[in-house]
Amino acid sequence: MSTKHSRKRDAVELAICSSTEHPSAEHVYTSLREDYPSISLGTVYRNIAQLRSDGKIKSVGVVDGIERYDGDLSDHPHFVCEECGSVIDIEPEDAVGECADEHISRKYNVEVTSRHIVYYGSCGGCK
Amino acid sequence: MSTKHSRKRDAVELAICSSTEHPSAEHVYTSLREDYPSISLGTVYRNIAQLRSDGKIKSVGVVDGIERYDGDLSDHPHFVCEECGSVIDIEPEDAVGECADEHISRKYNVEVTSRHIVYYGSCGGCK
DNA sequence: TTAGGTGCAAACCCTTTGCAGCAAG
DNA sequence: CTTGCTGCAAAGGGTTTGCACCTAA
Repeated sequence: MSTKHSRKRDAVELAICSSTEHPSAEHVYTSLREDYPSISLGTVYRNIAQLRSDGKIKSVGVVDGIERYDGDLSDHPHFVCEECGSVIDIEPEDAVGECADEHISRKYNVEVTSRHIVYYGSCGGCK
Repeated sequence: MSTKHSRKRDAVELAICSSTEHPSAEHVYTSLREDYPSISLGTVYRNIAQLRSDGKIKSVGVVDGIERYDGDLSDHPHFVCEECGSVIDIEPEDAVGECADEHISRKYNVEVTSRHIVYYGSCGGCK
């Protein structure tokens, strides 16, 4: 299915890419309702799925049962507050570096295509 | 609520700790039905929750919408096959090491208490 | 005019929970 | 006896989907 232009999809993409809080689908839905009062949650989910498969956004993982998204496609770690669920970007240099993908692929007979480092704990507001 | 002894909880713990495949609740349930035909899925979920809060097992994360568990409490990375969903242990030395917890805690004003490194790709059987 | 996009609501599916009965201590 | 544990089934809650209508091209 080739892709047609859609204002709402653009809005979903913008909402995710311009946010620093790694929003959930529900959060995107709520914030878009201001400008698009008729938008539905189903549309948000469908557009998120399409943006993901188009490689325009990515998932940060599931926090408290809710999937969170990131418009920053660069490979960087995240911090997840286990109390309030906030997700913070960590600069790559702050975590340990060096890509072990090839070594792991060889040793475990797998093909590593991506990776994700997540730190857990309490954020500044919660601790 | 103090804890009473329960054979089924022991069985849940054993099923998770003796398995290398990082089973889901459903998987634990299915394998325990052989020895405990009357066990219910609710009991499996309740015992998993309790074992987790007792620190006897931990979650490996959510793969394809299903939570997976690990009886190996050591801090080690995992590999997740994005095709078949299998989860493989990676030895800590194979990923990049060195604990950045304190540095991150200071710089981002958070308190890091745990971390998780996950590699994604295709496993030997799938690629 | 022809796909793809959308709203709506129902369906999905993993997980949690209320309740009544059971079992450990 | 007291309190935690369990089976059962219903309820939760995030996500997906069928369908009819709308809209971009």
